[in-house]
Amino acid sequence: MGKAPTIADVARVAGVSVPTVSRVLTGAIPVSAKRRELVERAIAELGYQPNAAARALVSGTRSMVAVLAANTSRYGYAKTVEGIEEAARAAGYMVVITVVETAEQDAVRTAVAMVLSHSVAGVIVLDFDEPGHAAVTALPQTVPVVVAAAAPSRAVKLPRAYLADQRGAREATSYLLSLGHETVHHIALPSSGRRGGRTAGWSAALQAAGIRPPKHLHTTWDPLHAYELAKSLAADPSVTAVLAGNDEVAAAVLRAMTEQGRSVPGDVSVIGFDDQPIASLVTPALTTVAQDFAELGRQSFALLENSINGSAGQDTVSVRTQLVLRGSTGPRRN
Amino acid sequence: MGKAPTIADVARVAGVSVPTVSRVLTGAIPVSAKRRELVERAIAELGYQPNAAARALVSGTRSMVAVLAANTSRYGYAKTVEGIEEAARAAGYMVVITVVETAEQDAVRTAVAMVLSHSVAGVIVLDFDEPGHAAVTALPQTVPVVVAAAAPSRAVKLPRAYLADQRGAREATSYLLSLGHETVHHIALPSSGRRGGRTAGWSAALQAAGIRPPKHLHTTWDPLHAYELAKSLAADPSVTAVLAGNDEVAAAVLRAMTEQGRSVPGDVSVIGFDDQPIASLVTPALTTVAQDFAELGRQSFALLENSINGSAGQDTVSVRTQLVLRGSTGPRRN
DNA sequence: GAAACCAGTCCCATCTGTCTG
DNA sequence: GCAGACAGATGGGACTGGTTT
Repeated sequence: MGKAPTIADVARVAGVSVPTVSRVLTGAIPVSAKRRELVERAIAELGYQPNAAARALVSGTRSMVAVLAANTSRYGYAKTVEGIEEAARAAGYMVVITVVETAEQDAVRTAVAMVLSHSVAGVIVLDFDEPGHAAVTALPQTVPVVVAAAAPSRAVKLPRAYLADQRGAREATSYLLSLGHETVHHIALPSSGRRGGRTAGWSAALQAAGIRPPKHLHTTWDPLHAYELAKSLAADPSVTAVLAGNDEVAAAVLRAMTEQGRSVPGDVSVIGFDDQPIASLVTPALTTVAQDFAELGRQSFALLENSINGSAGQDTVSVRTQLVLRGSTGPRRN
Repeated sequence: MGKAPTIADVARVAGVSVPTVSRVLTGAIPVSAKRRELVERAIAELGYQPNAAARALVSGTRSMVAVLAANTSRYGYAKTVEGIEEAARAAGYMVVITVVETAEQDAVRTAVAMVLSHSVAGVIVLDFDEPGHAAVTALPQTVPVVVAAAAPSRAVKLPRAYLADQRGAREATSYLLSLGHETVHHIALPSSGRRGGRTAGWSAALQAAGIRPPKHLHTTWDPLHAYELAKSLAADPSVTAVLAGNDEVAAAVLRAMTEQGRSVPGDVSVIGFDDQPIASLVTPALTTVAQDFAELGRQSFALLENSINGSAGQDTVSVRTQLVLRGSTGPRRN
């Protein structure tokens, strides 16, 4: 394992002083064209790479941003991280991910401490669930923090990008009512427990139409659990329209309905959330509320960059959802 | 933004010297119980967190591992990263992710340089595709590298964990033949272009049965493209069994077949790859070759840890796949 | 426990050169 | 034409927060 060249090596080869090399590197202070040329040649010759650790130590120039999340592989989470990474890379930052498994104080504190000890430029927290929400409150004021979430918040005074999924749920529910359904049932995903979000939107749309929302069901992230719940809906003849927490849950509903002999969209209409790639491939193709998680990630990073640079910009950004009509919804029959 | 306490603050509060605190922290050199106690109390009182940058700078103690990947959100990729993160966190490492968008030299070099400048303890490359493969060859010998892949390799002399998907494809294909199908068609995902992998396994199984493999189709990662290809298979009456590159492609096949009026599994049998959550929710439920990507990630990290610690262990590990039988496969009819 | 050290940055002093009077 | 002033470029050395001799 050969050792990497240092700035001193570059200075020696170029025949200039160490600070001069540093000035060429950081670009802030002017250097004569002649020496700059010399230095650049030496850098290329040696294949010199500045040492990020030393740089972070002395100047606080941080080149990493951290993402705190309860999960990194589920569709929405992974897509958001992807958006963050894309924007971060374009801005010259690396992304370090830290999973906060549970909302327990120990887990949260460990994760936060880990992140802080690595002198990151900023932190983006995926406040999609309990662990994420716990992480938001556990982070100190000493580092720029941005929240990526599924709802606005008055309680937390931090820059925030969020998916307007409450509105999306409202629109989807209203759409189902406009098809003649007398009510809309709902299977909710685990969430951070705060108000707002899909369930609130669904409930609001029903109430606006003078309909008392039926009791909604709570699924875990395991689609098989959602499937069990869906079977109970399928067995209930009063159920003619279902708003599912995401596309996987919607697929579970589709399956449960079909097995029960109820046709979709003939007997029952189903709407999902996310517009995952699979949404257009199931049969019937899913009507769904598309959510641009990658955009959420990019916007979150943009907010973080503002915060890092101290350039106060808008500090709450929402990302719109869009109702995509496919084959799983239709007019109420009989 | 308050400033973080340093080791000197701890030393002052504890009434000991700076090196003593350092000794307590690293744990290598013995410290009297009394002073250790004093130091630990001071650390707790101040909420002191060692500065990872300073530590990496002086002692080469690296606490980050990098993951190089072409993508982070698709199922297999995201699950592998999740497994890496889980194992890394347990071992006290953070994970930084870097996306290598294309196999172009510039993109690869930039990504590699970025990783190297951050003094990571090691690198895991997801060699699932062209960009990943390019990254493997672009990394210098100066840092421990482990490859996570979908096939073994004789060419690359690096520790490697791989999914035995060639074997999985062989078993799946043989299973279809055992159901009476005269041949098996195949839609392949983009891959790194090297031999091995699913397509090779499929082809081997057919040849072993004395069957000349039909021309296989190449899809992109876009499921809609797979759907177009699937339609051409659906239109061909000689197609009675399909091995799809992954579950999304399989779902596309299911849909295309159904639209064409060919029943699954009555007229056509379909097998997917991965066992994504959705596999059991589509109709019919997918028979699929389950791949434990998270385990692949964990194994990769274990290899990396060996390499970092210099403890030479086994340097090639394979993760077995498993054929999961569900409703999309059945005996050849007529 | 004192002192050296890791790889950088940055303050400050020095030096050069040009402009002014 | 020459001293003095001043701006810009450059190098010396202290400093960052730890670890190790």
